[in-house]
Amino acid sequence: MAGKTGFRLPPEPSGYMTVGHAMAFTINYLYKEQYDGELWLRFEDTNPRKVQQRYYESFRRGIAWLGIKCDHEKNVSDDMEAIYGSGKELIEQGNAYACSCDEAKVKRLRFDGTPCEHRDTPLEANLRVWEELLAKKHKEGSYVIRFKGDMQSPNYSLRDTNLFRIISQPHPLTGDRYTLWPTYDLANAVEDEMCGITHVLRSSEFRNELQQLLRDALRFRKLEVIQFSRFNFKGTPVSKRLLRPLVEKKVVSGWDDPRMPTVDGLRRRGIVPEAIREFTLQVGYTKTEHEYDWSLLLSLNRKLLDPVSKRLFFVPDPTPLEVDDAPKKEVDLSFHPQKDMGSRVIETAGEFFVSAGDLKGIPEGGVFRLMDLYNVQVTSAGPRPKGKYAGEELLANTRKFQWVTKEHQQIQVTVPGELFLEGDVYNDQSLKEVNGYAEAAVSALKVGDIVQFPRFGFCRYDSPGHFIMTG
RNA sequence: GCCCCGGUGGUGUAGCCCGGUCAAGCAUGUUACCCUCUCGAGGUAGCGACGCGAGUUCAAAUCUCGCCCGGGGCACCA
Repeated sequence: MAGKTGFRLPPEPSGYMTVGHAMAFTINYLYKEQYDGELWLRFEDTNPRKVQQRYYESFRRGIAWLGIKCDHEKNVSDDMEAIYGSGKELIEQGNAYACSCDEAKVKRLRFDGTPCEHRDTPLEANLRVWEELLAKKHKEGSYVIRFKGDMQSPNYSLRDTNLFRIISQPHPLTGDRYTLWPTYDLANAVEDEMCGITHVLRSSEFRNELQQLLRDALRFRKLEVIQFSRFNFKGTPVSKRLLRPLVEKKVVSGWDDPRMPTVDGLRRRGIVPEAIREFTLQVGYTKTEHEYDWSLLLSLNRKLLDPVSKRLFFVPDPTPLEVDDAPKKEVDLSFHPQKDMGSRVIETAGEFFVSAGDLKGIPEGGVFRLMDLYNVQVTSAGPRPKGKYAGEELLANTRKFQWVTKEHQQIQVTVPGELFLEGDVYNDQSLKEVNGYAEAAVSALKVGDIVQFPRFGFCRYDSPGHFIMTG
């Protein structure tokens, strides 16, 4: 790639940003960095019926969170005059015409491969209608501007596709200033030219041929187009069709529910941006159809989290444990087994809480160890377990359990799973709640902090008393 | 139906353009063990794949043809 390169992130602000966007954007960003190019964030907002203000913000937020830096930002809706210019040029060239056939007829003729009478409308008449369209003299649905392609082409998208249509609904950014809106192909061709885009890296659900014809007709530069197949996650379709009902019926807590494939959802779950970047790098981008398993992303995420996450004790399903002959102690426990991340001091006497499940595995007379503290011999199993102090020495083959004292905090941990089962069926087991006690030091955490609860997992502090398990 | 594009272990990929070094590498997963006062991280070992069939060739995951399977497109969406 010699010379100046240009890349773009072209979201349509018609929904929240998803992992799919994040990965596609990451690919573009990586290329831009490698070739020292310019990167555009360009909102493809040419359909006022779909676009909403809050979605622009979702993308800006998500992109910033990912650490992607764009050199420029713009909205296609800001460039309507330029796109109109190209539209008019196409008409003047005889490459586009105004058509007043109704939608059904256009479809039928396109299927049959026969042109309609408007195809041969004289230039002057086309230009007259064009000016009238700009002056908003026609009602929605009355006219479209079509590209003069090839009505016989085996590729149906070349059979005189629509370039402009009238949409009377106000646009969230431009209000009712424009009613004649370009469709995707023309808008993209013009914008890519204006932005100096040289490389288009995008997923494969976009057709390419028409845009190439338009670019040629308008004497635009050639583009390098690289396509990759869509990013699908097992059990978590990115499709709005499937996700929207879940939000509307309140089956999930919102678009940022930790089970959702949205960027907000991943962030809440405790996936870090670097993990998404590395994941994208590793799974690459191929034309092969694939269905990613969450385990790879989660594994990368754990490796990133491990060296930077404090260890704190969390006891799920807690049961009280009285320890006889327990010495009063004041222990200083470090937050991390290898890194120096500071420590906290805990005072212990003879009263603890440990996980009922852990204790179940120790018979009467058996010995286990309270992690980082001392050994305990079980003197009474059952519903009201008791034990007695059994020395400090670290014994081989002794189970070690995390514990808390009276000074603890009741918390709930949400454990997210896959949203859908085979065949797009909602998985009503996709969310589990685990209740338990966390040691007092959790009160010093801030929302967004990610810690590791040893023998449980990495968890993100979501709100007071509430954590979300990362995986 | 028509037009593109794909098919390597459970999952994701490398290799395919320029055939041999591929009895197929890496990661994830899983099993066992080591390490660790965690069921995390780290380490070692094992498990597991070239869609099918022909052809070309001394030699094919790699080239050719046919078949099968999957995805996308065929909007007054992007």
